Amino acid sequence: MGPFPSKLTPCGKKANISGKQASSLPLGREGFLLARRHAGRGREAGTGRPVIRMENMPTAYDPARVEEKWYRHWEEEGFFHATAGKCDDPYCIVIPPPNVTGQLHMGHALDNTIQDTLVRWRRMQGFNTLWLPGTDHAGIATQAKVEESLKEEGLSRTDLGREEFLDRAWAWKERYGGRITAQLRRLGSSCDWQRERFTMDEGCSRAVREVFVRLFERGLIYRDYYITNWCPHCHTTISDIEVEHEEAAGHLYYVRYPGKDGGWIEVATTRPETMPGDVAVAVHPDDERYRSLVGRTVTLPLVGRELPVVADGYVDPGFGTGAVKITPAHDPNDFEVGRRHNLPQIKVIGEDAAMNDAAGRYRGLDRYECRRRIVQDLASGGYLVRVTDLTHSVGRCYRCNTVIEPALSRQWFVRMKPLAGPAIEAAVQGRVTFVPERFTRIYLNWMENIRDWCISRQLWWGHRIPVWYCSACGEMTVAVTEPRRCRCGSDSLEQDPDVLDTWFSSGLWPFSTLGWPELTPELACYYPTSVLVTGRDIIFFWVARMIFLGLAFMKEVPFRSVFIHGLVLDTSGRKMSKSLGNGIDPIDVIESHGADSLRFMLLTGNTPGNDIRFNFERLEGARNFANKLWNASRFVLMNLEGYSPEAKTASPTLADRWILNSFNDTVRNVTDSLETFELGEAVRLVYEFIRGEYCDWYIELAKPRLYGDDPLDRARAREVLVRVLSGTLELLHPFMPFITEEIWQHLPGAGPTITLSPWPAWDPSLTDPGAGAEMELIKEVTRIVRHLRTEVNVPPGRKVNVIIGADERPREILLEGRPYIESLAQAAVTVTGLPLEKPEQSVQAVAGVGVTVVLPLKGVLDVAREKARLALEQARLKEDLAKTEGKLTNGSFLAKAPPAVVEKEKAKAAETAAKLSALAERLDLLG
RNA sequence: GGUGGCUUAGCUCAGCGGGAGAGCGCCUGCCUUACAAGCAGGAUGUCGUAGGUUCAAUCCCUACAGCCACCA
Repeated sequence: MGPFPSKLTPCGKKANISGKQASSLPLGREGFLLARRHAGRGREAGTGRPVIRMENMPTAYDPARVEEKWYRHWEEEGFFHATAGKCDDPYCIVIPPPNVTGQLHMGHALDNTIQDTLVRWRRMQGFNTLWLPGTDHAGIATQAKVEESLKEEGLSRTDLGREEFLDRAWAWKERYGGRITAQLRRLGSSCDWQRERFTMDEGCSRAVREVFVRLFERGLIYRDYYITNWCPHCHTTISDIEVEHEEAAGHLYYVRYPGKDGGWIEVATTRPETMPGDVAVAVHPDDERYRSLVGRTVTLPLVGRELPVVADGYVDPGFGTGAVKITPAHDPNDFEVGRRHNLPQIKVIGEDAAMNDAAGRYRGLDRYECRRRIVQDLASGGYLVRVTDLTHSVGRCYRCNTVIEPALSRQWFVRMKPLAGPAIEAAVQGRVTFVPERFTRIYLNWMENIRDWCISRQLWWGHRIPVWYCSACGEMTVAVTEPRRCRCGSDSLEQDPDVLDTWFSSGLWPFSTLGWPELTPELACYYPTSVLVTGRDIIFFWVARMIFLGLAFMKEVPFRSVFIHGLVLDTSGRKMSKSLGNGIDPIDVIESHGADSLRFMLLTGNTPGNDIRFNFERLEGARNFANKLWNASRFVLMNLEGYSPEAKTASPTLADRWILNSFNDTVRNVTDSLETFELGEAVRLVYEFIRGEYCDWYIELAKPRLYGDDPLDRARAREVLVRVLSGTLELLHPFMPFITEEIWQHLPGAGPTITLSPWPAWDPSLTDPGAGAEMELIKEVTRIVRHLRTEVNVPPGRKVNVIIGADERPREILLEGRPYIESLAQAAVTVTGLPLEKPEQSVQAVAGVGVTVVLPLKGVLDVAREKARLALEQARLKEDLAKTEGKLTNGSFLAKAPPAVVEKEKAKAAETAAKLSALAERLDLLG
């Protein structure tokens, strides 16, 4: 079976249209040329394409019957595979790699719909387009899932040991790693799956080690003791941006620390459980209240340690008592104070957030239990002065929501200042641009205040830090490949047990996936990539890091543009989250309404960077639109019996010229909108063209011609119907890939796939603004007739007599358009000159300048009602006229406004005045 | 505390200096041979408040109010 039913292809012609036929097409069509270009590629054009037979096209569109088979076909045919060989006009997007064991959520759906739209559009435009897919190993998340499954067997990761645990983790990855990529396919994502990557595959892992070693050698990676954010649940340190701060209700405890030489100093703290780790009390140097105490010694209650009182500018004299206890091992600010004053660091809280040996008699207690005990003990010892309520900021782990324990530990860090400099410069100079532009400031703000990045994680799943310690000499070796022995000659080397932050490897994604550190053709062709598409929530986590790492290793930004989108919120405007249980599964949506509908819904009515609220009504609207398009296409196809592209045709009618002009405008506007990332606007334009012009007007206008007895005019109508439908499907394809391919494949002369069909080009030969204006008049008159019909309750089935009086110029248009109006408004139309001889029993209305529409009524006319209607209209017009004349009598308006605007106002005034006088006449006649 | 965003029809939202729009909902009438997931007609707005710039402001500027987000 051919690509379309045999009854559409007389003479047994298939898609392998010859050049002669293509050039003999009345209005030309780029698609035929493409068909030729692809004719010799892969299987023979027209074979094996899973098109629904037209006889079987149901009246309701069923995405389930269409979507999956097309995706399979596209992938099998390799339509999305890019070759770096001859690389002119590259266009490349690297996917934000989703968690390999995760599943698709609405955020992914939006993010990938946007990317796919851009990629499909550019591919059709003829760019050498690569959308490079892949997944992320997501250290903590994946490890947690594997540990969870172990728990069901009653095992922990330490029971297994590192190697066996990693085997299990890889098995887990193998088992679930395909889920999200399969889901991306269901969405329609036109990724080059032959180039799929994984952050822990061999190439990416090599890149990670190279980068680590080179940064280390450049002095940009170091290991140090520092306060970091310890998650007692995930059992690892996390970076600053992985901590989420939230306001929490707590208490402020006022505690007296007795002076060694009598008296006392009262400190205020929110965390009394850290008291065993106190090493000093600090006050502000300018604080008169405490000036005499600076340099003295106080005794730590319950513990008995002697603490110096130090002066430090960090202390806020206005907070609490103006005196604070200093615990350098458990608070970042105290850590800094401790460094400035050479204070010891005493760690009193351990891995599980339980008090350790250094906490003395509180050893073993959970930190919150310890807080209760210490407060109790302070109270009974007479140290506790008072407790007040205080809302303060608490840091929580972004993954598990556990309260972070700031703790002193030895970690690996990336020195950020030198890396941030070029990254700032690149944005300032515009070598990388953010869309919308406002995100530039957010990015710059963060970059300018950046702090060193803690990259070591106390996990097993991830890239192990490529550093080996020698137990013989104590030196460390930093190397890409595992060293056999230390420089000292010893072979007792042990690799650092930690792994790197997952974002460290995803930061290399735009070049590691293209083959770096090898200088591959892909790297040469596609780097820098064109655009990165991502949510605003990971600008810091990922975008910023790719930029500085790209600059550091490729000497150039990783992408030219960053297109930031908002979040998909639930129907009541809340963020979708697991804990709220308000998430909507995109796969459910795809199954019920189709991927095309989901995509359409996510893109329409949205402006770049803004959040979008999920809306079931709009989803239904999208499905209805797909159905509308399906049926319009079905109508066209049903009327193509005996169609032949090379048939002789009559010359184009007004309607033909109008729809082609309008289509041509749409091509330009849609393309312009896509160029500026206005995807919502672009898809809206296609929608309005299809519904508002093609379906509502052009198809209706074509009907009489299709059923009429002029074969040449019928051929012309068919030709334009097919041509505009085909081009419109191409315009819509990036947004709704499945339905457009299915329908497009039915059209005569379709090539192998719409995915590689050329993007419609604006064609100057189609511009015909005159046809546009003329059709506007015809549409307006049609609407007036329809309106008058309902005013006087003429049932839709019954024909109505209409007299249109018009001045000479509009009269010509209306004479040409008379059949249109007659068929669109179910009317018998007489076009005549002005003034009209008006039948007494009639309703009437005025269209543009010098056009009056009259419905003669044989029956009884409700004169009062008609007068009321006209009076209302009159009042409205008078208001308009006053406004317009106000402008036209304003000297500065005439002097300063652009002439075109003045002309427009003048025309408007004339039109309104003409309408008013016709109305007055009519009212007069009615008495 | 700092920064940014939002405030337009009953609801959800477009609208980027010259006549207030869409979808859904609502009212009326229709199974008109592509589509009732449809067709035709209709109603609905001090464009958050107060100033300013401009011949002209929903749009630009300032302040304020309310909501939201991010950073500290």
